[in-house]
Amino acid sequence: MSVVAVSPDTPESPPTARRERRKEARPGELIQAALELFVEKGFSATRSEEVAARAGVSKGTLFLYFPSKEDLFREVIRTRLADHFLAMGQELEDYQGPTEALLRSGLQTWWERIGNTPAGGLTKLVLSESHNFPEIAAYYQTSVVQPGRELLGRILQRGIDRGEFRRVEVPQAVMSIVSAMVFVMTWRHSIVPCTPQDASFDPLAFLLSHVDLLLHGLVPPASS
Amino acid sequence: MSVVAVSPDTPESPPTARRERRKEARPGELIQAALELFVEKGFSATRSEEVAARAGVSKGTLFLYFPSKEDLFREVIRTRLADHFLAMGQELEDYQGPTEALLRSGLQTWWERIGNTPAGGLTKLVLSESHNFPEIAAYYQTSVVQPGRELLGRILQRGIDRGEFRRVEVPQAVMSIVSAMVFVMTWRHSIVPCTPQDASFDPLAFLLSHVDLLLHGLVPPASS
Amino acid sequence: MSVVAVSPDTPESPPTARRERRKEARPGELIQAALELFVEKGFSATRSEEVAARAGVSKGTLFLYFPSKEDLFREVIRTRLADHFLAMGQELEDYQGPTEALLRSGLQTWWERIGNTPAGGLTKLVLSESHNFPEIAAYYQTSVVQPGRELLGRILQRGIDRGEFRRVEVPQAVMSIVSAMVFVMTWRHSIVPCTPQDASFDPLAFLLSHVDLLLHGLVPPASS
Amino acid sequence: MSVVAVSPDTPESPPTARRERRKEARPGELIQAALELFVEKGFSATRSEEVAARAGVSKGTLFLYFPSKEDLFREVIRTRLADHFLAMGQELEDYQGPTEALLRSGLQTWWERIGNTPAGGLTKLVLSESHNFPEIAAYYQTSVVQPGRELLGRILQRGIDRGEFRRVEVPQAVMSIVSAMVFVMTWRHSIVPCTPQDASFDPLAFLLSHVDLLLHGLVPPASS
DNA sequence: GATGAATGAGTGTTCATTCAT
DNA sequence: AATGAATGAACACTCATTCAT
Repeated sequence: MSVVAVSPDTPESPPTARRERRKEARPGELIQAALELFVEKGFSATRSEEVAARAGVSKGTLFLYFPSKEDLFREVIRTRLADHFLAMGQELEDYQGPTEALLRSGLQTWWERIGNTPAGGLTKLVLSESHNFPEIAAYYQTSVVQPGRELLGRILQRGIDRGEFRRVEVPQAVMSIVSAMVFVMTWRHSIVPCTPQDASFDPLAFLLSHVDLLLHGLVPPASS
Repeated sequence: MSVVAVSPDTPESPPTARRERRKEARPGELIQAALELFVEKGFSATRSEEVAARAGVSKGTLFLYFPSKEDLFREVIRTRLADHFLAMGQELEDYQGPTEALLRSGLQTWWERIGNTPAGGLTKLVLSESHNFPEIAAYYQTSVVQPGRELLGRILQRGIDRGEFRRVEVPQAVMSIVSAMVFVMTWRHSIVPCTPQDASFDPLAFLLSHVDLLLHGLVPPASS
Repeated sequence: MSVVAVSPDTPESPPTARRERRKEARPGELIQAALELFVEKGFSATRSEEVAARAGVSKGTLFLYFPSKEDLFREVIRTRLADHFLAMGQELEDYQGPTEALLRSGLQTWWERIGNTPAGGLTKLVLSESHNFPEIAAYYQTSVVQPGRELLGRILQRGIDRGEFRRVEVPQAVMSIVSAMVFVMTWRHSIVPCTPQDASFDPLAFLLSHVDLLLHGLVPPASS
Repeated sequence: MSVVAVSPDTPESPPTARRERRKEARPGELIQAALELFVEKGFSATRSEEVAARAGVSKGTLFLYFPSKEDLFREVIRTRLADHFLAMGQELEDYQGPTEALLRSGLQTWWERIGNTPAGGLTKLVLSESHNFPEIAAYYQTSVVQPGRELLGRILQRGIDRGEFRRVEVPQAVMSIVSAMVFVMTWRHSIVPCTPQDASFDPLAFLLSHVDLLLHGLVPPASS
């Protein structure tokens, strides 16, 4: 409302302005709080009061913005999933070097920017709650997995086209990479928190070693 | 009645007939019912009364055999996963042919006996519920994953020792296989039920193609 | 049936005889087990299976002899209460010495034979469960308390008649003694088990000191 | 409404009116309801829903104020017994007259304020439930009985110090009084409700007669 | 008569959701 | 719009009692 509203808490900003601003920010703050808690503790283990508390509001306010806890969950996924996962695509398209390096660098970037962030926990969350929220699993499949598979598919096809890779079945090979990505996210958010002693598993090292194996195979060249 | 009645279970003495037989069968029936329902609906979403009902008994009977719902969960894992794994391990130990075929056949057997049965859903279940039941996840890790990794490790080492495989890092390579197994189970029980149109994904074909890729690599021998 | 039965019981005793004997003993054994457990753990905290187990029979058998747990309780009280409490009366009637000594010796005997035995726990039990079993409380009042009060009343009256005691209100004075008896039993079975450090309370010493106080008063003779 | 309202809430700001006032009143209302029901029916025989209903709220509200039924029990004891005892203690400290009268008046006050109120039933309740809730019995012992014994002890010691009483064993003599108090409460809440015909027993008269006997003894001064 | 497997009503407690203020 | 007191449906687990064997 007020044009002079500048600082978050300037005395000049009339209460209406501040409240107005909060009102617009509320859904996002609640979604952020929910995202963190759902990833930390799981959907059903997170009480809606906790979400409200972390967002700094009261229980009642949460239900002012989201008709139910399930709707909140849906909004968390809808607004945060695509955001996080769709960012990467473009920059890999105009890469120039060898495809092998492209693949390694792509995976490393993915791990740093997505896999190893709360967004990685989102995947585990979606997979875990797929029974209760089948539409969300479908949405995840459409808006995250499909684009990801296509992107990887283009990279592999590039390698084949440039004579760097054998003429393998691209969709299957894509899945061999996807499986490692999904696995790493799942592992990190399921097994690692429960068995701290097994922290020896280094996700990034595994991803790179996995790619290396996929590229060069277990069987030595001579015998193949 | 009979003078020759000696053993407690002579055909003539069937006083313990129905009742007794049920008592022995009950735990298995309850575990089977629990397995199905847990995989169908998730652990916490399954009410203990439902498990009892599917096994054809009343709520109270369930707690006659298992002290708590969580113990039932543990028993499901123990009897339907851990034991199967132990059995499979033995068979593969005395295999004679080439390691490549051993690997393929091992994966195929696993898929048929575990991955593609309700037990496969258990893995997804454990991973999903790991936040709520960390001890169960730890138990799964100890009694299912560790043995599985060791078994695969022995197979890969065999290939290396016989000169069939390159001298790769065995633990990492094992995880490359494990990741595909976990992925396939996760996928089948999370994404597939929600996106029937995408049934194009053939798990067994993927597994074999994955192994093929791991064995022979993407990069053609000449160029490596 | 078979004459050559070589059971632990003498060969001459036919199985029917043995079973017959057990059949008659059963109710008593069950009541004894119930008495002990009810006193130890309270009525509702004692599971009927425990009673059966302590009596060496199965759960079902208990209900063969007693239609319900409450009926069992009633039988325990009915058969054990009067037994234990009515024994004393006669021997005190023909006592010759001073009434003061009679009172002391009577209380001491009561404590050793009744107050300090499981029967003492019965009183606490009856008082505790009086809400749920009002008839039992009434029965206790009629068959235990009334006779006890009359007995004590006769003793006090004897003292008055023989000029040993002042002409106090006998019924009130009787209650002053009864209160200590009831208190001691209640205390022993309620407070003592919960506060072992306070074991400094010696019931018999208290009883005798109590009688002494009642006899000679707090106020020194000179000033009264 | 009134301009002279000097309450913490400004007359202009009554938004917290009804709701807030209830929030403060609720614990007391629930404790009162619990006290009545526990005394009427016993602790375990009282369903938590009944307590809530008598306080005019729903089951859930009860657990909003008390984490468990057992905690509610503890609070009932604390607020209705322990605190009253502390209050009584103070008043008697600065009494001036003869100790004999102090003792009588103290007992009379106790009977009117505690013994003859629902709180008196609490003692019987604690003793009855001591097996099931030993910690509550211990708490009762610490926060009610101990202070009570010390208070009585100081009174008796005062009598001895002032030469009004004989040099008896104070702790034992204290118990002689305590026993009558405990007995009267036990009797009133166990036997009396079950045998209305025996209503001839007048607790206060008994207490005073008991004190009189303790003070002046059964044995006439001349003969002692 | 004796057994013990089976039952199911009953209860403490949680938590998403509502609504008076 | 925001609050938080109040609600009540839901659910794991117990145990007295039954009854087929």
